[in-house]
Amino acid sequence: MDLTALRSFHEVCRQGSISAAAQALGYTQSAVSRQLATLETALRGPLLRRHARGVQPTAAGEALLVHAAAILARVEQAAEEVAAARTRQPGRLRVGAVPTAVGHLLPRALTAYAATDPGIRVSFAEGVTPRLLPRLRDGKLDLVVVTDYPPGLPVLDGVRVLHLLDDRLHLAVARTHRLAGTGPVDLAELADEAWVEDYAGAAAILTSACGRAGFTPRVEIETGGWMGKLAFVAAGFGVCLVPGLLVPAVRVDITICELRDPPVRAVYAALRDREADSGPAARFAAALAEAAFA
Amino acid sequence: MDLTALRSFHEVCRQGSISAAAQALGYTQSAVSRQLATLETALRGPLLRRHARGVQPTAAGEALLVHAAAILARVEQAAEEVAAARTRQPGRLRVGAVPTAVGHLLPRALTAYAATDPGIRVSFAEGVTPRLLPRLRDGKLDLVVVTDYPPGLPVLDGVRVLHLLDDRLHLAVARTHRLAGTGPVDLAELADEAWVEDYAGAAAILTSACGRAGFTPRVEIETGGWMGKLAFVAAGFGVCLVPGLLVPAVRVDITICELRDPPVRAVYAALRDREADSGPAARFAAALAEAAFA
DNA sequence: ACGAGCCATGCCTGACACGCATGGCTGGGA
DNA sequence: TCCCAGCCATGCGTGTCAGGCATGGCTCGT
Repeated sequence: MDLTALRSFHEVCRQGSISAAAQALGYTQSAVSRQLATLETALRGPLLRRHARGVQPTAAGEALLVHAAAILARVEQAAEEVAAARTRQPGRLRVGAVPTAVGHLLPRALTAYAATDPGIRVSFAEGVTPRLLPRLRDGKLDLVVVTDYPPGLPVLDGVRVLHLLDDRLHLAVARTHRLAGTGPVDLAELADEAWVEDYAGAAAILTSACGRAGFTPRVEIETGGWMGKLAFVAAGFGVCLVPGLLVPAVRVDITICELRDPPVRAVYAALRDREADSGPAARFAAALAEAAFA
Repeated sequence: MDLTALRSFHEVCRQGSISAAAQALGYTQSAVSRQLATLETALRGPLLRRHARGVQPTAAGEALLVHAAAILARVEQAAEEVAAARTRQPGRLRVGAVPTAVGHLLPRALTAYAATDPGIRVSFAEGVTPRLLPRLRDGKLDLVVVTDYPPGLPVLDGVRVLHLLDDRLHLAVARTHRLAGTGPVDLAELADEAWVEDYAGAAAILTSACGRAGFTPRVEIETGGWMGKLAFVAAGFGVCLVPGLLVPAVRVDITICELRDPPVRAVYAALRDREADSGPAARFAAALAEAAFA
């Protein structure tokens, strides 16, 4: 069976005439006649009764006609769906990122990316690494920027992880703090300081770094989010570690000091394996790598 | 679009490899590769992402795949239908019906039908709804007249159900019964009567109707078939409910009384979907609708 | 660095699809 | 009864096509 022949058969039944159908479809009468003959050979018997003035379907022809109509309709629908999938697909890219990447890295990546995929709208969501990766895997996000910040970077099936950069942590203190304007600072000089952390789990890097310097940090303020965290530091309630990526975004009444032998965290882009080689997510990952390198 | 290419595309997606699909379909790898290229040209863009070890459908390819599967299944079904139409005895229509429809509705439908399809011989079979529908689905009957009589009208794939009429139930009593010649009768007046039913399952409408009237019917006679049932009623052993369709066929020593707020059952014609739009079964269904309307 | 596996493509060839021309059949009108 | 118009089937010829063979390029695993 052949779609061209089914189409001709359908039109012949509709018009009741091979000649009329040929004209309607842009064939000669003999071409359509032969198409029908081929179809009848394939289906082992006549589908039409030929008369002096036109044709009429046999019982087998009537049986076929119902299917032919359905098949042709479905073929047309398939073409429409495919066209719609093409115009739909390049519309949207959903990116999730840890907050520290949103502030600086992502805008630079978006600038580079927009030139390569002008038709694609990118949306961003903030989150922590342990929450972003499952949303990527479940299809709710198309690409995520995550870190190996404790508890670390889990390995997920079907997810491709690309290293973007190593990010040094810095010390943030109030403008009036005794260490403001100095540096590089040894962590050991901070043994008696009060620390501000956003949640107890995130303090693991701090704890291990201070451990290496010979002391346990005294976390006096636990608060949610960088806004709150930096507000307490600015007010003099304590000090905190800040990733290099965040340094350009720090408020004016806070001073950043470099640390001697600072803790380092790695930053990654993660996307689904099957989208890792081509498509909008892959191109955005390339733009991120470019932005990270600069 | 071309069925050969759709078939190849489908198999390539199934196997994840052009080479494997070519082998399965009896082509060389290059032939299938070119078929896919032609399909992608026709649909104006890639349908597959090519990798070093196999291929994967794009979003457009996934959209097409669903349709391709459906189209190919329908093509196969069409060939089967055409073959079946050839082997089916020409000029034969096998109708099944619940007994109450055979008595009156079917003869009137046959009269109208015979004029439109003179060459077709119709045969009839009696049965209950739960047995008629499977025989229709299995191809042993071409059309059935059924009701939503308990346990109701099941939904079967591939079966088209057409509503014919709503049929009120009536009370049948012996000529000597105290209620003979009266009406309309309240069901509540029958709380102390003995009831005749043809089988326990069919009593569901009776039971629910009497339940609404505040009593449980006392079924004293269970017998098979309307002949036996009406015989016991005529003999004074009890009363029973009779469909409106059967009223003209009731024996003379039984009196029919109308019920106030009678139970109602719906009567339907059922035929296979693929025969619902044209052919003898469709035309008989039209004749049934005409007969039901009168 | 090398080889296996897979896909794309150039080249070639036999098969195919279609137009043109023509013959045969049927039915309606004169 | 005859003739003609309308329609379908088929022979012939030709340009196009579908698929096999061979080969090159790329990627990934060892």
